[in-house]
Amino acid sequence: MSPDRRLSEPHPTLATVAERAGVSRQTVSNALNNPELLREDTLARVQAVIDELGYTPNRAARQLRTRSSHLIGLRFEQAQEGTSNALMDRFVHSLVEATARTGHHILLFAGDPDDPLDGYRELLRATAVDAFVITDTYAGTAQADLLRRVGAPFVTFGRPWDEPGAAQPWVDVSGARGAELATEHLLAAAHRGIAWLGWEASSRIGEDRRSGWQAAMRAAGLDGPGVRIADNVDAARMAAHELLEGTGPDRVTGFVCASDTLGIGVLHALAERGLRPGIDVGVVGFDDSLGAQVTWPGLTSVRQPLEQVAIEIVELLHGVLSLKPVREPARMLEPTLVVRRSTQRE
Amino acid sequence: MSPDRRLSEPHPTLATVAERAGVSRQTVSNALNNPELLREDTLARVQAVIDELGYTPNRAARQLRTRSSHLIGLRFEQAQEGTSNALMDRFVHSLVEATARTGHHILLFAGDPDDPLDGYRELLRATAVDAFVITDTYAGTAQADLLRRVGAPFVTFGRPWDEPGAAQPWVDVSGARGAELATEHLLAAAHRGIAWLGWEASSRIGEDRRSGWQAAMRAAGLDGPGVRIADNVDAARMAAHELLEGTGPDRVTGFVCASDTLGIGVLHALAERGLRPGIDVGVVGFDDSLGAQVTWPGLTSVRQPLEQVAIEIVELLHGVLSLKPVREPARMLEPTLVVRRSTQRE
DNA sequence: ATGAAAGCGCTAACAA
DNA sequence: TTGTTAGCGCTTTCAT
Repeated sequence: MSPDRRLSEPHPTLATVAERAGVSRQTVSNALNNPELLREDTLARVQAVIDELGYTPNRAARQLRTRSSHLIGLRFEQAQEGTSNALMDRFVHSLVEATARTGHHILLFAGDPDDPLDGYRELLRATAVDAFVITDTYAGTAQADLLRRVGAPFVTFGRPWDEPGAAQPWVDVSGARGAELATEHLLAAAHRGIAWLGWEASSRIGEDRRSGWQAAMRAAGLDGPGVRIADNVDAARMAAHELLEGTGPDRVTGFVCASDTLGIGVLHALAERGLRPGIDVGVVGFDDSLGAQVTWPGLTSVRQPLEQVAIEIVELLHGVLSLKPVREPARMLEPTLVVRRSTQRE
Repeated sequence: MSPDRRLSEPHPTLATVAERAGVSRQTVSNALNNPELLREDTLARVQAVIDELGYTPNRAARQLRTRSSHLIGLRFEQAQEGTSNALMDRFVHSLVEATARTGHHILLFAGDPDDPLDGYRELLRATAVDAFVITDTYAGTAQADLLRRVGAPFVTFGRPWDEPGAAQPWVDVSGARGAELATEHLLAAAHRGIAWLGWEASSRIGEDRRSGWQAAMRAAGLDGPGVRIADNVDAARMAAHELLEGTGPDRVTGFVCASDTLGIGVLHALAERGLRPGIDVGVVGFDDSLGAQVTWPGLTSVRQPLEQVAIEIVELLHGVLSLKPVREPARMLEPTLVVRRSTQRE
């Protein structure tokens, strides 16, 4: 921490390396950025000095010159308390790993929750980041619109809901496919009365997932009750109680839920009614959150391939940054089903 | 995304502003960094042009000159799957918010899980960050040692376990106090046989928390069984079953756990034995994770004041960066207890 | 209170 | 294949 300590080891610069290696600064620069231009022995000599000195190019200087920071901006939102939606964590980690492979880093910034644009402008004007990854497309297209307008590169995790055909690079996971997978899984376990427990109709993501349940039911020549509620455990618990009141041949014995939170709410209702999860009633959640993993007796859930999402995003980012036309600027990935005891009939 | 778009709106520079305002570049710089040096009317005029143009200083140039990036490095680790430990999420968010208030941003980097030093060196040599926040102090002091050796500023979230007196700025939350709080809470609910369910003795954090349970029990003139197991739901479930076998006056009716995962495991055991959480047996978890919030019937848990931790860290960071002696370089914060139905006797 | 000059460390363009 | 020159946008002297 002492200042003299810090001064005692001044960081080597290009000039230091050049002098030590008996070449010009430019040659050192080339050794780093265009090694194929150097003769083999020169390269080796320069490389040796670089290693010996532990030289790393100064990022600020490089950034000033190349106008590229190798930083990707990501607005980091708080995980909602009270729900089991802890996707962000896994996604961010995947993104950090994926960007590291191309020499980029993630720059986190905060934003006023009520102003989707807050934070973006400042970083843009300061040329602090090369590009953005936008995660909250469900909230509207304000950020994407802004970035497109000023010509700032970005990729979104989430399709452009309002403009399905928008010429904008995005990666998303099919919620419809996830719910379809879940429904088919319950059908295969001989459930017939399968209910949908989802979010309010204003949620695009919720409606997308719901459509998958509907499609699978229709394909089986069935129909089931669909309920739209708020995303919390209690609302789901109460809704489940109501749905389980029914009797007769098409009584509900299966639940496909828009979130793990809702799925856990159903499990609570089952516990209160003395019904056995999996055996009497099958329940599937969504997002494979920590909650689904630790809750009793284990909640079957739709899992998004976030690691793959991150990789594809970085690939698109690369294309966008190099101004090359991207091969496939819109990519829909498929989720998988993680089966646990809430859908196993033993 | 088109290049012409980007060129059509070249970012204004100091020179642009200076010309528009009819002053020298230096005056504009002063308006930004030392406004008190300017005459009032000059300042107003310059400020007006800055606002009009939407000028923001180029970070790279400023960084090159001042050798300060206003970036704080944070190695982002994966949240452990299968446990309910999703602290990182909340902490990172708090940190982003706290650093934003001082004009700093968080730079995330990945690291080889097996090499605690990986990632640090590179960022240091590239002068990419001004300081680091270290979160995995329980794993040893390799990072802190490295950073101290090269004179790089850092603050740790977590005390220096191996060297309690180390002259190193840190912020931590007292796990002992948390477990004490939990135990006292159960004692107040007339529980007497209170067990400790914790991690292996090699975990400093685990032993710290355990000591709080022990202290509270001793203060009440009691003693209880302490069990050390791996941090997963099943291990806790089985351990709880065993502990609940006992009968007689000092049979176990309360559990203080080192994590929510373990607490949830106990709840599973209760469900399997037909015991009512809260009423028959009280259970307290640790960390107030999403799992504690959504699990049935709600798990009482010790909550760390992560928002406050972040604020204190930023305060220490500030001191460390300005090379001023920090008022109190080691700060221990107190956790709180979030009471839910797992400890309520109705 | 304001301006002029210098230079942070790097790379693009050009020259040798 | 290597070296020279210039300048990215800013702030730190120092002069006015």
